[in-house]
Amino acid sequence: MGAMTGAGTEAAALADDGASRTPDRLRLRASRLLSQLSTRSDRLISDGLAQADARKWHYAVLASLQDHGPASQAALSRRTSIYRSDMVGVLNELAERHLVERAPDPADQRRNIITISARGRGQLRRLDRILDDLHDELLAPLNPAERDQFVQLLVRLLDHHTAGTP
Amino acid sequence: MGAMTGAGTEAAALADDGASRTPDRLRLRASRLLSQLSTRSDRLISDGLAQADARKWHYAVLASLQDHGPASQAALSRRTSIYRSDMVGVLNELAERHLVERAPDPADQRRNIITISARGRGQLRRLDRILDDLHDELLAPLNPAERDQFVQLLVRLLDHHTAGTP
DNA sequence: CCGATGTCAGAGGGACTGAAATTG
DNA sequence: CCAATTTCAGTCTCTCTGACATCG
Repeated sequence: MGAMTGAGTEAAALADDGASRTPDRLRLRASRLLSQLSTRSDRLISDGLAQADARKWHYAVLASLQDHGPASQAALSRRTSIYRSDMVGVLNELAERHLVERAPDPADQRRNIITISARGRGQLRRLDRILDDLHDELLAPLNPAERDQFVQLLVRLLDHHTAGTP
Repeated sequence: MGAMTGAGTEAAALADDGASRTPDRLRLRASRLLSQLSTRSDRLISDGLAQADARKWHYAVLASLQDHGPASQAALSRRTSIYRSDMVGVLNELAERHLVERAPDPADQRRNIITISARGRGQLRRLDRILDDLHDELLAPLNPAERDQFVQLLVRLLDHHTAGTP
């Protein structure tokens, strides 16, 4: 077996004086790796999207609208896991740029129906290309099979930890 | 090949109308998975450590002191990738709890030498056990081999993106 | 009356910057 | 004079809470 990643091994559990552990206990903690890599990844993505006057939330909303059709703000919020309270601001930014249209729902006066515009579809194509390149950079050390492996592992972990949070 | 994770496939590059993509473009973006999982992971770890009156930075500093010996604050900062400006506060918290000792370096009056105390070693053992359990929970869906795979992929990615940032 | 919706105001934490004072 | 260290003050972004008015 390779590195110790889970619960303590039997040896460590028996004689754990704090020095008998691998000297890489810090470096190999998945939680630390995850948060550090996530920070780098976020900066990479944010900087890249900034060049297209976009933020990652913009992409999430536009892609969701394109792939699953128009929706209310609350529905969009559930789809993209952006909080309802933050969705307002994101949609303001997208509407300013004429990438989406906000129209009251005639069937339910509480709702707004958000629709992607032609301009929004164009921007989405741009953002997808940019993100493809950025992910190429993010995953540069991995070959295609490893990239899929990585994504699948992330999906399984995230699904496990989001089960029961609809 | 499995999911599309890197740059656009040839098909998508040729006829990318924004609808010809996988409907999972949002769900399978590594950057999104990474940041969402990192958020969950961070909360899991923070909540778990809070029960021992600790935060993740405490663990990083204590483990670094135990594994690599006493150090100045700046050196600790480099070891743990906690910013120098934030290290001050972390060390204040640790010193309040008598887990570390802060003494001026006689050889260089600019430096403080930080040493882990007996109490600090005890706390480190507790935190290591807690973190073992928390990582067991974090990585629950993965078997041991997959956990190692996951950690190794993270290490390779992080190393790649931190090369040239000493 | 209950629940969902859109909106705003703000808390809390994490990553990061800038500058001051001291010392090598 | 420049570089490194400790420290403080403050910015920015993100996640998340709470409350409000409106409407089904």
